[in-house]
Amino acid sequence: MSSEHLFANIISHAKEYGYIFQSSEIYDGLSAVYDYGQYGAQLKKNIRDAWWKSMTQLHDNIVGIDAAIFMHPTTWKASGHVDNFSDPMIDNKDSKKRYRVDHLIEAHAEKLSSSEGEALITKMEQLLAADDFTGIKELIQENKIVCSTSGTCNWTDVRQFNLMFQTEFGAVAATEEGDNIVYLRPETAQGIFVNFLNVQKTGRMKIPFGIAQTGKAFRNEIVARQFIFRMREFEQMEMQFFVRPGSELEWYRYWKEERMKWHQSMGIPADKLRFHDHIKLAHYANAALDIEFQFPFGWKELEGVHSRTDYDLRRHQEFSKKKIQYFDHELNAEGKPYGNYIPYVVETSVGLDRLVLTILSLAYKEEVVPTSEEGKTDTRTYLSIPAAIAPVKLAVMPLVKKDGLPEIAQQLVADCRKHFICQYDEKDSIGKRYRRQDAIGTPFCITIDHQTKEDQKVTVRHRDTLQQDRMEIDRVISFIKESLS
RNA sequence: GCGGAAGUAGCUCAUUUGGUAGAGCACGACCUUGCCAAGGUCGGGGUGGCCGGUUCGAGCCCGGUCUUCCGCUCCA
Repeated sequence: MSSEHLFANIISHAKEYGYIFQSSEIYDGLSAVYDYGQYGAQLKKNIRDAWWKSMTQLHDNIVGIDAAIFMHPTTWKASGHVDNFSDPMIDNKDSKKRYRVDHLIEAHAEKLSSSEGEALITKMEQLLAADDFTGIKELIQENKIVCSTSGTCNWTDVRQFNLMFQTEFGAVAATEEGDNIVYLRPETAQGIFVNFLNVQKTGRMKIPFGIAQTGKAFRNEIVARQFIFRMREFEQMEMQFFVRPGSELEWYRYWKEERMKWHQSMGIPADKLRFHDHIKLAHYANAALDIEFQFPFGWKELEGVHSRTDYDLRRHQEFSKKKIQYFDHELNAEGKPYGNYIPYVVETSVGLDRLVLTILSLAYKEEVVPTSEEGKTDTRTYLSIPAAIAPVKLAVMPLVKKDGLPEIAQQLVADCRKHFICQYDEKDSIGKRYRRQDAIGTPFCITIDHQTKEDQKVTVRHRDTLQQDRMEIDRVISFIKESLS
């Protein structure tokens, strides 16, 4: 099966079995926004919980917070998002190709002599800083910069796409236009940076330490596609690790390896993961890489690990006029305390929705199996989700819905419910019921048969291997719980 | 945002050049069977993505629009 076909099947399976729906589907949907259904929401929560536990519970120097989506507008001036999180674009009318104007002009400058090129870049930067889009277009035309495809200089006007959503805050009209504008956060990281002092002081945190957070972020992407891979509303799981200046690259390498190990611990095979170093660094970083996963549509970013220097805290110190520093009592080589400094930051930032898509992509299996009818085969579709994060852990079913078997099964479900999510099903043939559980990725099914009444034993059926074992009914709960860890 | 393709029941699809929509599976009830889908009977479900135009009449022709997929573009 081609990877395109496979991906289409995963998407329709996700919809058909209650994992992921398009947002507002009855109104024809909203582009690049998706809702999680009954199983998708549980899977996503299980992944989020696993990450949260790995960060906070398993590290004594990492704590978790939950910052608001709305933040003071100055936050985004300090972070650079107001100025940098937008891309002036221009289209060539002949080839219909679209360019970022800075990319277009920079590419042209490289062909010029160094002095001419520098002059062009300087001019461009001045115009961009002044938001003079008419001037930018004139600059492109004066320099006869052409489209590489059409070779013409027939351009549209320059248009600005700000990737931040904005809305009005409070009911009172602002005295000046723009005064009451707030943004939906385009990343969760700033909620951590502005709380650095709060957490450090109240938690008596000592460097190095981390602050973790999961939550929604919003980006008004020009083009958002590939199912839940790139959405306009998405969820991040971020940890900002604060370190002594000069030690950041050491910690960067540490977290790079740690994060790779964590993904593998989630059942992602090592050969489907790789590092991708950033060549061109963002304005705040002195080292950056992606952990990429081989999605059905290619190698794509799953997580970013960035050494953000002290850029964010320093900028917030400047804009807020509050001292954001840490006094390091530890002694340096000369026997003196390291003293006051703005900590450096190593960031790990994973897209939760991308991780859900990763798990679904790996789990989706179509398997040809023989049927009861001689010589005929059938396709068994199942989700081989690791038991620890599967939405439903166990289904209990009576072999027949009579002779007291449903009562035994229902009692077992009632007992299991206190420990993990389980389902009861008595409708249709036993094979059909197994298939239904396969489709939603339930790792274990337990069947109650007539013999159960004699020997208090039940049949456990394993999703991936189809293997069946007999076990005492009293052992079921502990068996499942052991299988989840 | 540009170009291409698509949109009929929950799903997969029919409806032979325009004459007010069908099947299989799925779903619900009952009966029957019982360890890996497809037993029987009955039943619910569609203003043909949406809006408009042409026509006596549109699922079918035309325009617009929305959504999805592919390519380009973009992607802190």
